[in-house]
Amino acid sequence: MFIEIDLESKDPLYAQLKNQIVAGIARGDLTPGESLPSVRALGADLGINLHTVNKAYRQLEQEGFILIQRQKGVFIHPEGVAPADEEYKNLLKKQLHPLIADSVCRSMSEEEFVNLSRELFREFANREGGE
Amino acid sequence: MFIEIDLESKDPLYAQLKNQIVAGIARGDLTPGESLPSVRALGADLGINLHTVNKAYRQLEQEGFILIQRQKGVFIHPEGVAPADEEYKNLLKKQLHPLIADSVCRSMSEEEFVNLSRELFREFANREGGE
DNA sequence: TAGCTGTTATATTATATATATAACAGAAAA
DNA sequence: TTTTCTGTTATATATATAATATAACAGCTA
Repeated sequence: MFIEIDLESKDPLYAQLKNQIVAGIARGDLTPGESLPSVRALGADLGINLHTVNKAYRQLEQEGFILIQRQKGVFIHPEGVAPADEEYKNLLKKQLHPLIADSVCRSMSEEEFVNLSRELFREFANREGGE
Repeated sequence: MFIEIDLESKDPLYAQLKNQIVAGIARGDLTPGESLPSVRALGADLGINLHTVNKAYRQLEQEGFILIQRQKGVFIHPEGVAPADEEYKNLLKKQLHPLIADSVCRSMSEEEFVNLSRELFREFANREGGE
């Protein structure tokens, strides 16, 4: 597993886990149908509690990234993640708004912000189409 | 005051307050040197505790947006907010990273994300140059 | 002097985060 | 069939954050 957790971070452990799995999917390191470690195995691997892993998994399922099957295991969603709808775009705007307000206050130009975003997109440039 | 707080939001009250003040500065509604209400006045106005307002003010001061003077009051930073340095840009990247990973998983194109960002920038398009 | 300022202190309540154990039901493999 | 593994549920505890409630203090200003 490529997942690393920072115990000193102010970000909750379960949130870090979620972000790294989403990033893994976006990067193409985790492909549709691929199985994820059990809550116990991943907890032991990362040195954290199984309930913390479970919390991340349950939220990821509810957001459409993974599929949990009661006595079988956990899998990257075989159908792929559903494409962004209006509801998601509104949520994204709500999350971007304070970041952009802050950047504007700090005299960052629209182009500078856009270039920084494009740079981050490059990390996920390989595989992954969505369909 | 143009500030509105949502008591039902999952975002902490002090964070909502911070965001709205930063947005006010970015929009140009709050200009350098302008005075903000006292912690008691704003607390009473919004129906929240003065300590919640104080927490927002203290963090805004530490981040360079405002200036607090012990027996005088609170003011939008007269010198303007310091322009983004490398440290800030790294923080911004760290905050954008999970949003972009999520968007990629949802098959959102770089252009679509960029257009959405540009749209948000337009809200702050009027005044505001930096210093 | 009276009223305002941010500040400090103390206490309480509620919620979020994380861990620790234990047990359960059902699928899968020995 | 028994064992092992799966997610799940329950309970308890510890810590941190968020928010409120009072009260008091020091210093500026009217």
